[in-house]
Amino acid sequence: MGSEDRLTRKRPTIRDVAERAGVSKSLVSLVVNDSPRVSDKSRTAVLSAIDELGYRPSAAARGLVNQRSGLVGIVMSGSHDVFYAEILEGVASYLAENQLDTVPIILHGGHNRESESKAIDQCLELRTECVMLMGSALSDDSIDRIGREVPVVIVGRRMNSEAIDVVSCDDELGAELATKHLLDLGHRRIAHITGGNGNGASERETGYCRMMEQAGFKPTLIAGGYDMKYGTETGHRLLEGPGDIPTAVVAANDLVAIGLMDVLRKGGVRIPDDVSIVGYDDIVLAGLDSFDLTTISQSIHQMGETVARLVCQRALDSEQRPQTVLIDPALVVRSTTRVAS
Amino acid sequence: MGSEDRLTRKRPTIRDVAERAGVSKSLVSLVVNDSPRVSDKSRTAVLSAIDELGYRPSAAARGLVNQRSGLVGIVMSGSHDVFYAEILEGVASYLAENQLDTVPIILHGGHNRESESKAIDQCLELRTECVMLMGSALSDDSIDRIGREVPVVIVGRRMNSEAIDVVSCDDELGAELATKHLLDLGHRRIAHITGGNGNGASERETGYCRMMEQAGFKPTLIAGGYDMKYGTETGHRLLEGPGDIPTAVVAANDLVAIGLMDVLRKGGVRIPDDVSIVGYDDIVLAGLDSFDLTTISQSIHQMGETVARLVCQRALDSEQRPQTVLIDPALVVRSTTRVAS
DNA sequence: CTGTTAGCGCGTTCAT
DNA sequence: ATGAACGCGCTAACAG
Repeated sequence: MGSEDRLTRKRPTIRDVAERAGVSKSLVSLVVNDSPRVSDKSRTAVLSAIDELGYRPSAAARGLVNQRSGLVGIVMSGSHDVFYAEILEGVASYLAENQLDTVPIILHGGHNRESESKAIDQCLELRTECVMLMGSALSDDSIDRIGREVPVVIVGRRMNSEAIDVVSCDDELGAELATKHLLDLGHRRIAHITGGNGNGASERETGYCRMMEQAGFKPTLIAGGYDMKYGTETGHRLLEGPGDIPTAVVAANDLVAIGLMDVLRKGGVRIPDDVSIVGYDDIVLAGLDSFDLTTISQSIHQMGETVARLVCQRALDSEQRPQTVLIDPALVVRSTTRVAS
Repeated sequence: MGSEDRLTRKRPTIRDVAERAGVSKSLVSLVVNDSPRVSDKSRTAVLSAIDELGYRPSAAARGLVNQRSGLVGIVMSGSHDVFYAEILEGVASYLAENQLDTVPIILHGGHNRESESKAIDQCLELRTECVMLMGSALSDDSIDRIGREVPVVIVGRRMNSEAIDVVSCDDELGAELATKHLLDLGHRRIAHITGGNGNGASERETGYCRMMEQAGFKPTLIAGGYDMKYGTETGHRLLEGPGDIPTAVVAANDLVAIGLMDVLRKGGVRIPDDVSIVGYDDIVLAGLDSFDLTTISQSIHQMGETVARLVCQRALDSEQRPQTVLIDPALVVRSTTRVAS
């Protein structure tokens, strides 16, 4: 006995339980599924047999006959940052609270299309009731095609498809809010560090440009990405570069803003006195006294709830029509922005 | 056709493919599994039938006959912080690189024993080849019991059991390194903010105390936890409190150190001139210029690789005996520590 | 060498 | 309370 059990003895099946309890397989099944049509005597006999053998029903066997896996597949692509972790928490607690006998499982989508596709294939083979894509790198077309095989909810990215649900922040609006805030403070030379081909980056860029043009000023785009290094790089370039430093910057996200601030401050630039900076995402870090960054909040919590609701609706009710939900972002004013001097 | 397909038509099975290709089920199976004993003609016929129908083998059915799920279950309990994300990345890439046809899936273990147990039960029912526990809240006993049903690897926490693998950092050694560094710099009044009942916290405390006593000084413990707020709280208490502020602090982790620094600096305390601070974990944040925190690095990467290796060994080779691997931490000296004045 | 038949694995359910 | 049939894919044994 002990550890070699596992090696020699295979897992007990429903047959073993039936035999040990002196009843039929069917009865064991009824007991396991809490059927009322079982005598107390049989029930206790079966339950103790289950206990003694350490029996666990096989999800595979049950799934086969039920034609239902009870799984929800979540494919996480790109970086697993805090943002996604919070959404995940939302999904898990929603499923738990609503007593849905459905288990969310996360698969690693990796950083490229190929591994993401592989992860999605796994979901399809596992027959997950629904596939949730967090930050997909696939084309709209590919995703649309998957949406015809299984309910798909995509998070954090805009998409045009009638076949799938979309939960996303209104990044365009968010960037508009950020830019408008700076314009209202009297800034005119406002630059935007772009998010490269990150999720929602082009919308943020569009929002920024629209607002600038609407106010009659020329947009200034600085190519970047969602990594902190793009902030530090930009900082160095601004310090060393020939041109004037803009009086305000709309950063692609908080990390970029923080990297930028860090370099500028070390270079003797005062923030917000010389340069105002707005971030995006309102990550925990942004609220820290050292940064106290003005930023755009995505209401991640609301997003998590929405995703969970959609996932469940689609997974459980096949009549449900796909929908697109845009979460409204909000401006959070802290101390990295002030009136233009 | 289109979206209603999914609602009306069930997924095609191996039979449907066989029928459409005009061959037997067996042959389809052979094609799907790349058997060489299939003529090119049949193979192409089958493959195109698969393509036309959008056939995907059912993991449940295959698992049932193979007696093998091809899944590795990862249960994440407590907070899903960056630390775990990196380890995860390690496991996924190890599995991919080594071409193991095994899929890691993550289940949400929640924040309490009950939900963690539920997640582990799911793994058992899914017949995962192995269960990986990230930061379990269960008792040693419970975990040991699970280790008799399925190979278990536990990460980030010490355990005494012959039945399961353990990958953990040598937190005691890490705290010793941190404390010794400060002692070497001539500090004597060195306080330690503890990590409460967080994973590894008691080992860190032990290491700190041992080093202090060995040097002939009295340990000063400040009850805390792994959250940033414990750093800020401690900061306020030190500033307002009656006693002298210690000349150096070993924080439970980087977040606590950062919270502490933030408050102390705002209160006019210079770091490292007045107080030296050492963190623990070497999170990305610690390397940022704004903090540039001296800390203990856990070599998360090495940890991820080790976990992955153990998971695979145990999952694939049942002869493998469980082992305990302690990762050596390293001191990273930055600018928050200096010689005692 | 290529292809088929039959039976199995595990749990559910209907008719007995 | 039970026996038999079933769901889907795999494979050993067998046939052409």
